[in-house]
Amino acid sequence: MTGQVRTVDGRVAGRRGQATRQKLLDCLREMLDTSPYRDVKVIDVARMAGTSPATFYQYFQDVESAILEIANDMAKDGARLKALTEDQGWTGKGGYAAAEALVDGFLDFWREYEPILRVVDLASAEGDKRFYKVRQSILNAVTTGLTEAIEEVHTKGKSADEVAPNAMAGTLVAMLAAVSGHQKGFETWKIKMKDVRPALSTLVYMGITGKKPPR
Amino acid sequence: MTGQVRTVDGRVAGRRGQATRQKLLDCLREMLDTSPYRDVKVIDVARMAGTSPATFYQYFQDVESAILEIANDMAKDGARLKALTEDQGWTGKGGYAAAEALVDGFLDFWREYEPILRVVDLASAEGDKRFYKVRQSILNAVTTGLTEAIEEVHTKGKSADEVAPNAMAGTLVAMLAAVSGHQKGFETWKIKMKDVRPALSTLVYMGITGKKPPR
DNA sequence: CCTCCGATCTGACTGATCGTCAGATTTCTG
DNA sequence: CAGAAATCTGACGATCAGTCAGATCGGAGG
Repeated sequence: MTGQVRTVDGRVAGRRGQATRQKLLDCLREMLDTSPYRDVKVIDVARMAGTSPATFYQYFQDVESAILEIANDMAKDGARLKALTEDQGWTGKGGYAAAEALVDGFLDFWREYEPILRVVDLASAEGDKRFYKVRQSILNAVTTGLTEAIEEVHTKGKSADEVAPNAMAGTLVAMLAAVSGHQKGFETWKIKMKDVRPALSTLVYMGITGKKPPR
Repeated sequence: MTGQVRTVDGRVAGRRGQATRQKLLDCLREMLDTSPYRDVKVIDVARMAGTSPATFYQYFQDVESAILEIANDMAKDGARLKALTEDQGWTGKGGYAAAEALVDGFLDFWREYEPILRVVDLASAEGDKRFYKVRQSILNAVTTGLTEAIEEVHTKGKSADEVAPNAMAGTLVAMLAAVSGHQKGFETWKIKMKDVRPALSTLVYMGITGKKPPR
């Protein structure tokens, strides 16, 4: 469906074109690893890729569009997060283990894509719809997964739902994303990530089941 | 102690100078309300303030330094968040009310300073120590307040602490900050903020006490 | 009211980046 | 190998960053 890689002026890119395009994306991603987002310049990316700035503009509207491209790839990989919410029993010891797995999934995912996710976060908070959509496609999948889990727990136990399941799910997902995005920050505090993991897992478990996790 | 407002080259600014400086800060803040961080140009800020770019550089090293200035003012106001964690009983109905107050405090604070907080978040995640320090001074105050609350609950109840109090506190604070920073995002989903508030309050309450909130 | 001096502001400049285009170069096709 | 298509780039006008010497302002003192 989407397959065709195109240049800015609409032509379909051939073998060589796709290679340079990819090289530019790789260099951009490396650049974002080391430089502040605000300081990433097209000219630097081009230099690093051994091409001219004009070539960059042949494949991307601007820096943002290129980052969006990387973000879209990332979003595809985000499917692995949704998988962690499916076909799980969320009660008892197994439920806590599922929560732990979800937490680790988030921590790993954010570690891998940290710089990109930072930009996605900023841009979508600033109201850029394209980035917002990417963020959606990652987080919303997880949120709906968790929403279903909570609804299931609610119907099995008779407990009337004091809190809207989708709000609880959204909140938990936001929490996971936030903590995952500040792992370095936590470490620089006197808070160890090995202590944070159980805190997250506990909150996820409690948020879903309303109960304290089994010891 | 800090009082003296100085120009970049070290002179103490007089009445007129302080006024211009403040006007530049105001315009910068307004600019951040409407433009993406990456697109904020010194020249635009200067134009909006009715002065020349050279004047801007008389008072600020660069755009970041100016934003840092705004962020520092914000951090002072952040004291009101810490206040919400103090002198509270965190158990029973009063505890849930305290959790609600804390949640509302965060939501309000973020609504007020949203664009600045976005930049602070990005810059500190990117490793800028000056911004990291600002973020710290706001969140760490709350975190230590909550840590003490959790420790108190733990010692009053005999419950051995399964989760490190500071990790739990840090996680809750990160959650509050994240959700507060994405209020618009939630609304754009099918999730209503009026449902999110109780979800947050419930999680805060459960995180501190380990129990379900009273109805 | 005028003069003078320090505080403040700015025009103008250099250098860097943006974003574009026509033309050069490379690769593919037959 | 010629011709065409794809790809790349040098060069350019426009914009912005950041600097500096000199112009302007506002108040103190006469």
